[in-house]
Amino acid sequence: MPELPEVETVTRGLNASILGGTVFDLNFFRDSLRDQIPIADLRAILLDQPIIQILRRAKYIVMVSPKGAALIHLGMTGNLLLFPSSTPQLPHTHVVIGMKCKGRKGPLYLHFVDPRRFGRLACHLGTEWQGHPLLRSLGVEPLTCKNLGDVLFRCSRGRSVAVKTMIMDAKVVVGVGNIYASESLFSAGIHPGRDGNSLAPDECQRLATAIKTILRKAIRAGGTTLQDYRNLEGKSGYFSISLNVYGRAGELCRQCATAVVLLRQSGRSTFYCPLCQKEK
DNA sequence: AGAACCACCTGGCAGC
DNA sequence: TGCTGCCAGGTGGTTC
Repeated sequence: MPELPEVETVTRGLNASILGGTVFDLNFFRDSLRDQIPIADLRAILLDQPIIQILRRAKYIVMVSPKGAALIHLGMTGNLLLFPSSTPQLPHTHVVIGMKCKGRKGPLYLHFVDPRRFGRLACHLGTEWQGHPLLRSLGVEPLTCKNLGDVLFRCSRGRSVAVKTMIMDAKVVVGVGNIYASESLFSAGIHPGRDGNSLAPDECQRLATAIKTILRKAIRAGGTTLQDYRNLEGKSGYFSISLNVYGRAGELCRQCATAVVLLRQSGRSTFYCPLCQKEK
C-alpha cells in the first residue's frame, strides 16, 4: 500500500530506532521478490557494518553503510517491522536483519514482510548510490521541491496524457500514488481526465500546493491505512478517515453532496467529484 | 516519442 | 459453506 507518507513514516521510525546500529545478522528466506535479491552484495554492504544514514528517495528507503547502500521498496503490500526476535513472526517474512543498537541491551531484528512480493531489494556498492539505475531518472521530490508548480507546468506541455496519470509518473514527480493523486486533484478542483496540456499555470500551482499539503497531512497522521500498511510497531495509520474521494464511489462529496464517481484510467481506479472537479 | 497495456503475486471480498 | 472471479496501495518493460 505504501505511498510517500507511509514510506516517510517508516523511514523516520527507522532513524529513531536503528540509526547507528551495527548489522550482525542477515537472513534471507527467498532469493527473489519482484526480481532477484542481490544477496551477496547486500551481505558485503551490511554485514558487520554500522548504518550511518537512513533516508527516503521517492518510495525507496535507503540504508547507508560505509560500504554502500541497501535500497528497499515496499511495493504494494510490503512492511518493515521491528521485533526482538529473529524468528519470522508473520507469514511472508522474506528477510530479517539483526542489529545491535547503542543504548539497548538486546538486539533488534528488522523483518521485511511482503505478501504480494511486489517489493524490491536492491543495493549499490560504494558511496555513489544516487546513481543507481532505479534512482537516477526519478523526478522531483514533492515535499522539498521549491517550484513544483513550474515543474508540473513544464512537464505537462505537449502531453496528451491525463493529468492524474501524469502526477503518478515518477519521472515527473515521485511519491504520488493512486490514493494521493485522486485526493490532490480533488483538493485542487481539477478533473483527473484533463489533458496535461490543457492545464493553465495557475492550475499547476494549485495542484502543486494540493499535493504538498495532502502529503504533509498524511505524514502527520502516520500514513494512510487501507489494509496492509503498518508502521514499525505494527500500528495502522490514521489518514484514511480524512480521505475525500478515494474509495468513496457513490458516496456524497463532502463539499457539495454530489455522488463521487469512479473512473478507470490506465487500469487504475480514479475517484472524483463531477461538480467540484469540472471537465473543461 | 509518447501513451496504453501487461506482468509480477497473494489475499480479501462479493456473488452465486 | 465453499467455490469463482474480481479487485487492490507500484512500477518497469513491452507493445502499439
